[in-house]
Amino acid sequence: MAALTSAQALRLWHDVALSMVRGGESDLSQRQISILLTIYLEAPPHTVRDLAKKLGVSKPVITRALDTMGKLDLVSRRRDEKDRRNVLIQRTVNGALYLERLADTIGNLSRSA
Amino acid sequence: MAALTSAQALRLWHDVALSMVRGGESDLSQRQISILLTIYLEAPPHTVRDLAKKLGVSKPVITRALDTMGKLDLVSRRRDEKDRRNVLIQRTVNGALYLERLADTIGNLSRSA
DNA sequence: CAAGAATGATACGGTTCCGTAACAATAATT
DNA sequence: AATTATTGTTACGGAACCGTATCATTCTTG
Repeated sequence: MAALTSAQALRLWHDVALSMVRGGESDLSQRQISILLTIYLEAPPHTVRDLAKKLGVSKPVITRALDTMGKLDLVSRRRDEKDRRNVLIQRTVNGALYLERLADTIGNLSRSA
Repeated sequence: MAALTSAQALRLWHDVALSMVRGGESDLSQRQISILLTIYLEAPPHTVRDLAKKLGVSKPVITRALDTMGKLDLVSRRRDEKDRRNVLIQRTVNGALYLERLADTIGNLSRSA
């Protein structure tokens, strides 16, 4: 990927963040976005424990974020039948659409920067 | 600037968001980051009213964000002597350092993506 | 099968943010 | 000078999130 200069990097981040704030669709926190992107970009399966470790936060942080994003239909949860202690976090159509829009926003703004 | 594909855009956003969460320095919200970057990237003067309009949020949102980021010494406020109703929002050394680190993070991750 | 370990959820008190409405200070208008 | 407009802040009740500790369920181990 093409490298970004510092000025380009900040300008891009500014434009995207502003676009997200102005759009005001769901207003996810930085942590929530990290979780969402991890679920969609990294290979499954995803468990609460794995996500907590990956983000360097406690498990309740993940549980709460999943509660919130579950209400927004951005992710869903399912029990692991192989080991019923685990909860498998899964993608949703709505979540995929959300990230598709985010990717478009970043892509477009990176073009016009 | 080089355009990003959708996959590259999401990957970059993921990596940077994750880096910010894991670093866990200040944990600014999306809104706060937008305000901070606007102050540092766009031409002064910046007032509460202008920022509120630019972000499409109410004035108390800006006031509160400035309170928080003021405590963190990322921005400072000063009365406008020409029109003492206005408050001029100003940059700080610490805020500049914070954004410099953010720019480096984005730049480095854009290189290794 | 009983004891321990592992997983995710919940409880709790505290902090922060929200949106709306009211407010004090200052400037502009009549 | 009195009224109106503008600016930023504060007040308020409510919602969301935090970190820590505890809990219920399930699996593993002795």
